[in-house]
Amino acid sequence: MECEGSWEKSELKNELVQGMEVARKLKAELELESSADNRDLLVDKILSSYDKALLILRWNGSVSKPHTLHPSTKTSPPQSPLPHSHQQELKHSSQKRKIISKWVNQVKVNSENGFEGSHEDGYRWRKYGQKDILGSKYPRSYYRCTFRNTKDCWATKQVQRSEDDPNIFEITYKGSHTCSKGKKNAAMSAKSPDIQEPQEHHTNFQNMLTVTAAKPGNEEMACPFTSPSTSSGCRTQENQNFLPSILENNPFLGSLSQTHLLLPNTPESNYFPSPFCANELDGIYSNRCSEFDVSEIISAHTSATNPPIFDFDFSLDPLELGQNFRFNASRFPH
DNA sequence: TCAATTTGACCGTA
DNA sequence: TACGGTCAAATTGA
Repeated sequence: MECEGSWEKSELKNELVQGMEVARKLKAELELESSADNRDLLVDKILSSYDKALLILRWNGSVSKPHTLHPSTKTSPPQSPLPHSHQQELKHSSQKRKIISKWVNQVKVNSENGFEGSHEDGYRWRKYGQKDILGSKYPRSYYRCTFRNTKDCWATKQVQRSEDDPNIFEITYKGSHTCSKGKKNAAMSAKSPDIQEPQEHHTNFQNMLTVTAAKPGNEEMACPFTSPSTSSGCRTQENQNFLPSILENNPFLGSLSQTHLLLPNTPESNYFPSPFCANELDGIYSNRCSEFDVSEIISAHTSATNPPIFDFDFSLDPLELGQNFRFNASRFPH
């Protein structure tokens, strides 16, 4: 498409400017010592903007403009908790499968560092299946949100090792996390059992892992901007080059980046005999997430995930952002 | 004892 | 009908 280039430019511009604007607001909030919630919200916005900007950069030239789900096809996880009639639920599951949002991310694991099996994304996942895939050397693992029953969170993901590069894991996310709403709560109660202090792990992990460019989902790539975006491999080496200038100018973001910009993903215990078991990682990252929803926006890339932070029906939607955002081109270098 | 993982079986889609 | 995705019983581990 011819217009895609300009669309990307404009989106990129929008996102960067948006990030700048919100950062300013945040600064003001910090001076005012406003509520933590407010600040969290602003940080979320900032990160989502940069996230999307990075995503746009990534897409630019390699992949066509991200598809946006038609409202009718944009699905949220089933609203009802576990089915009264499990049979019924099963019946619908295939339909859900069809329309459910889906996106793919690739995570590269650096085995040299001994840490091999994690593609964490801030959510807690429970493995519910593993399958040998036809024509694929490696089995595919299936995970669903640990809080499926307790929080009616129907997010799932599939993890499969790349045949081309065993260090790369392709993670396909399906559905959005409804439990993310509870994340804040988890964050507030900060030290829930699942939550451990993530900080020190972060610094370790970030040195151990690099993340390859995420590729937007092929097939039913949902609305990458609504969340997956937050995911799709924004955290790449290029990104690391891209972000520093932004971060340098923003001590707050800079510090965030220290701990959250480079995080691994989910555990793939089957593949890795690593001492870092799934639970451990889950704890770590849940934690990270809980404490900093914002981190997910970025870390998600490593895992693509995610919409970790955002539900599909929530704010990452470009349109929605646009409504709240006044574009001031004069402040943006053309 | 509880939570997570493993794994064979089942089911729906293509 | 083959294959991918999910279920759920059995197993494992903390």
